[in-house]
Amino acid sequence: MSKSPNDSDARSSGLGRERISEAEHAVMEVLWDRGTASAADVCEAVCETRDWSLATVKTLLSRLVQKAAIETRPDGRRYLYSPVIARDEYVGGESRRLVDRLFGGRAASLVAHLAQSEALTDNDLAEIEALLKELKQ
Amino acid sequence: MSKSPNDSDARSSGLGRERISEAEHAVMEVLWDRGTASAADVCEAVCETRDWSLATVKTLLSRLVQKAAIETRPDGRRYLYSPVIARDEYVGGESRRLVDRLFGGRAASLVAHLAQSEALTDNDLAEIEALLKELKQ
DNA sequence: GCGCAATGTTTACAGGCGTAGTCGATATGA
DNA sequence: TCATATCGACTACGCCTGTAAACATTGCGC
Repeated sequence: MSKSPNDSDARSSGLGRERISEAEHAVMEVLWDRGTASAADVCEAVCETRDWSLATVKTLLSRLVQKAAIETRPDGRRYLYSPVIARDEYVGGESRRLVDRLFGGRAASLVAHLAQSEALTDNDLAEIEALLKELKQ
Repeated sequence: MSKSPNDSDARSSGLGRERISEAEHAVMEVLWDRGTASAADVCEAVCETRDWSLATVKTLLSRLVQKAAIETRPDGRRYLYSPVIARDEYVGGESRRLVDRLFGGRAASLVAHLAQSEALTDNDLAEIEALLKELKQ
């Protein structure tokens, strides 16, 4: 037995991979989008929609730095922030978490569920079909 | 202020649908599995694997009752607990949350991601294909 | 009848998260 | 040069979560 199903997480890399919270994730999205941004930039991108103050963004950025999810480069008297972890990596991790937790690790079950609960439009189905075709080669 | 633009959450139904935490979810799984169980039953099912004490299970059960995710029926001097919300409902909700958050609501993108990140085995692919075929009828 | 074991209730407490105010330094424009 | 705007750092604070101990009640075996 290689331990419980969890803790398979890639702590292996030595890179401290801490969990990113919901609010932090919103900030990450901005950084993934721009590649690099100042705190003010990030706020400009999200403060309105999420109804946040600049202070909130600053806090989230600090926490993300602590979690080693982003890094800073000094630019004059301010910082430019940029992602350390790739979006794909994050998305993959989160997806896998969900599949593990809710579908016993079987991704096909997830797809089945989406399909049966009609969360998939005809368009989705067509897209997936195309994907499958591509993958089979 | 009606908060953020999302809040599509079904608070509409009057049914208090509060978010179920990770630990609480583990308890839910037991109840979904058995349909009905006492605190001791639940503990028997999860305390070892999760390394919990009975007290912890009791707390989680109480919180789930508060959140109206489960209900109690007295059975002698104890309670029998059973789920109020269906597993499918929960799973669907969580899946949709993820798809919304990470894939802009496009479920096909999730499948694409799983495929490209090789989270799908050949078996998964075959299964999905079969599913699609079925759905197309 | 009485102690004990089992059960739900109450209380606890540390750590994470959402949200933000305050503070000290500093670039900047007048 | 001096006020001001800006920036990151530090502090705050209430709620949620994980984890559990202490407590009160009560049915049960003896």
